[in-house]
Amino acid sequence: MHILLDNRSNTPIYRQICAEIKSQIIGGTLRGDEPLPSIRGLAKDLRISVITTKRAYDELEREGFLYTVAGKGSFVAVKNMARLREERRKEIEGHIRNAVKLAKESGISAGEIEELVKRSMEG
Amino acid sequence: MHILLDNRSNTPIYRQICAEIKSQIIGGTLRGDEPLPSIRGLAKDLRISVITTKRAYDELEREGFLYTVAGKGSFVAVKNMARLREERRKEIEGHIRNAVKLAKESGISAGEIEELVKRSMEG
Amino acid sequence: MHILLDNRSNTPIYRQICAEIKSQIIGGTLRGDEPLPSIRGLAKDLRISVITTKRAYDELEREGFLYTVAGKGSFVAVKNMARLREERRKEIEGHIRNAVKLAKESGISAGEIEELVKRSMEG
Amino acid sequence: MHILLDNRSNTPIYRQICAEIKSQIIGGTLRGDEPLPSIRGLAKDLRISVITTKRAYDELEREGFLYTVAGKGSFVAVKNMARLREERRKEIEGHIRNAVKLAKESGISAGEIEELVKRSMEG
DNA sequence: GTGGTCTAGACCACC
DNA sequence: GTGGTCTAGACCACG
Repeated sequence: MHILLDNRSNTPIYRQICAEIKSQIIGGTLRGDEPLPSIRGLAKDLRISVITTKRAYDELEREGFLYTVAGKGSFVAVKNMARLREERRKEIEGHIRNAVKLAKESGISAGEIEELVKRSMEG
Repeated sequence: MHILLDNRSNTPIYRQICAEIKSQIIGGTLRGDEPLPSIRGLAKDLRISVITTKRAYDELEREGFLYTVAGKGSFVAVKNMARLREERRKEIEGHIRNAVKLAKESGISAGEIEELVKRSMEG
Repeated sequence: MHILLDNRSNTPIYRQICAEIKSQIIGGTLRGDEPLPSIRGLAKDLRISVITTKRAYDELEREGFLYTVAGKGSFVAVKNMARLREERRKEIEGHIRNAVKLAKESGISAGEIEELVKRSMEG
Repeated sequence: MHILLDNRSNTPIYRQICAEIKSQIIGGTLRGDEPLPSIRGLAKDLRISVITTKRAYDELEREGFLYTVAGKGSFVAVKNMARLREERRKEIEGHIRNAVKLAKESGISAGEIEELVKRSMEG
């Protein structure tokens, strides 16, 4: 498992881990019932505290992305892919709504926004 | 000055104030050299501590979006309008980048994104 | 806030705290938007670690029993009382199902079970 | 011997085995002095470690519910039937006490509880 | 004063 | 080896 952490970022480390693992699950890099790195192993790997990795895993478990078997490890939960994508869509919609709200306030046109999206998709 | 604060939000109060004032400046509701509400008056109005409003104003002044005249009050600094717009653009770009990043990961097409943007612009 | 902890119990301390606070909310001892003790205060009061109280509060917040405002404290969330009681009912149903399942296995009659319930209600 | 294990359950595997065997003893499926499956055989059957089945058997033997004859195997100890029944009764009573306690807190009536019991007995 | 985050280090049960 | 729980102690942002 390769995760790039940004210590300077405002988003806490455990959330960065969550986001990365979620992405790998949704993107298909991690498949159902596949074992995840142990919290201790990942902590050592990332040179952070065990508590921080555990916190990330706890959060992911609560959200249904993985399940944990004490004494065995954590595994990717086979989630309803449709529901998963629906959740993602909502998240994306939120980002876009924010962007559009700011744009409207500042008098930026729809065209400019679409331009930004296009460039972002390509880049 | 009408500002709607959300106590439960994760974004701190003083930032909510900053954001709202910036929005009003960039949107033209607040014009150059126009006086802003006094720190104390705003605090009373919003039923929050003076410390908090002061912190918001300090932040805005530090960023050059308002200037304070001792004994007179605070005023909109029009001269940094360009920088404000630029800041907003970066912010918007960030939101869009996030949206596109998530979309790419989950295999959501460019078309769907543009659809979301369109709906958001209209709604 | 008075909570009696049982160190010998198998149920972890943080869960004992959760259960007690839930009970007080459902029972009406704690009312909507009422402030809860600070995590630090409660920890000192119960002579346990701050981390343990925080964990309990985190869990309760996730389940929607309270909301937390950083820098201000935690407050009882006004929950849909009907939904709350429905949740409780499910929980109770689970306990009863377990009891009945065991009873059936051991050839204990329905009458005996109802007898136990009656005695428990009175006692 | 047919035992359904739940890997994801919080109750450890060895306890799940203990509970099932106790159920079969108390329910009459396993009779006095009847031979139990061998530790190794059961482990193979359930696809778990021998250590785990051994632990379950050790626990049951310690509690007096089976006895082991070196080189022959393990057998149901009929003489502790009364204690087993008593243990079960306490367990059942505990579940009911929990249910009633929760019911009282949330103002659920005795009638509703008895209704739940009746339904559970029938279903 | 409040909570949010991260740390190191310990003990336990389970496999 | 694994996770589950609890501990003490630190730094930060916010009001």
